[in-house]
Amino acid sequence: MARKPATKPRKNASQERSRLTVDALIEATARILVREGFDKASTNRIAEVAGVSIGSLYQYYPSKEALVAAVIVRHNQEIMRLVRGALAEVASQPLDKAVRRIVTVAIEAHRVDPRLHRVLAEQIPRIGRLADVEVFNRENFAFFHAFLEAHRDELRVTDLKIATFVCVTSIEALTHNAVLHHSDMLGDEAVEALVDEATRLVIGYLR
Amino acid sequence: MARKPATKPRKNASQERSRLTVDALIEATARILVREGFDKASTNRIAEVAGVSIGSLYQYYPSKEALVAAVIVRHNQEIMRLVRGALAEVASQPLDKAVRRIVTVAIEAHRVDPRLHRVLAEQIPRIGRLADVEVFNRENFAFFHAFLEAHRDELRVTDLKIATFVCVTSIEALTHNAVLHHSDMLGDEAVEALVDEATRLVIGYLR
DNA sequence: ATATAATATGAGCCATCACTCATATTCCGG
DNA sequence: CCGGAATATGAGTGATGGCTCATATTATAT
Repeated sequence: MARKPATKPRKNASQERSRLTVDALIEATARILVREGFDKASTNRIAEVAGVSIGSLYQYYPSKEALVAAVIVRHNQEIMRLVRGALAEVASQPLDKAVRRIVTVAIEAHRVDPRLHRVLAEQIPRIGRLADVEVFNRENFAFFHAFLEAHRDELRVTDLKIATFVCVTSIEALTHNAVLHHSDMLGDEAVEALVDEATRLVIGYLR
Repeated sequence: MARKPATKPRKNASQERSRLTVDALIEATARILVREGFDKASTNRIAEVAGVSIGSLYQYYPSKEALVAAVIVRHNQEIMRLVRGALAEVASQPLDKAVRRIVTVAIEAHRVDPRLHRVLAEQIPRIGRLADVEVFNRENFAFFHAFLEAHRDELRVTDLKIATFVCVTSIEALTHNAVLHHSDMLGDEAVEALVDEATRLVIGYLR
């Protein structure tokens, strides 16, 4: 039975001291990813930047991929806190207001740490399968599907699954590209215009 | 003056013999990317698969990135032949027919060599700036902008630039994700459904 | 036929990387 | 205060990768 490259910490840090070490490692990994790029993120360099010996690194993470996966998880958790909160309050709102809010939150999520988000988005194809990005996506997908079901009678849509795919994919792509590849679209008026357009796109499609 | 990593062939192959060498190198790079992944595409391995010495490789390409960039260029050219043809005939058609055709072509483009397209899409963030992917995107963007201008009076859109961004981004994301991440959506009926939905999305937005 | 240019070769240099292990230090319970 | 557990250290090993260069082979022009 072939082992997949492990991505889980080897030890669970039990003392305060080791928790600091682990934090320093994750933080260093994130910093290097943003400031120097994926290729420069060698285990030796990560340990150096974290101010920790290479030996200690391997006490807690079995590979470079495991470190990056940890960074992904931390980043996703941060974003999901944002998103979950906003999506909860939206469940009971009318369709237009709700969609508009969802689009806004999508933009906010991308703005949490755009430079890190960008690097991670680029590396997720390589590392992502090992972290729980799938889960992360499924959660958004499931939420939106439920949302559409609740508004089913207002919709001019046959297949809810396809509709979910269309909406989630479009919103994600628009906000992602706007934030990460068109930094000119980040003025407050530009953002508002984008929200208007994306909302119109989705609403126009749904009914 | 700091040199950027070069991506252009060092020599222009002038004899038939060397053209074959260059072709073999690009072909080998593509094969390895698809079959073994980016990480396995070392210059030594590429030369080996191409049946060419490592020395010859460096006669024509100064780095691994240059080889990948060459593969990207070749792939983009293949796709652009497809796209340009279809887009030309669309210029004079009515809005709905035209959009529908554009979406269809986008799917066809992604189906040219999905596995290669996927690997390249993943690596373009790293290599892309060096190849002319920017140009490639700008061409599509420019075309669609012109297309919208031609139909301006039928549209309920204020800012043509934003509208172009919204449409192009959405169509690209929908077709890309469908082809590359939802291979279940590749049955003929599923594709047709996707075309319907994407067309409805864009048309609904435009007027 | 000969000279010159074009093309091809591959052993091997040097840098870097992931990762180990024997040893040292710190912590914590009793 | 002591002894074992937890944690930290970093020199070193083996593998691999990018790339060069001295040399050999093939083509072309005259």
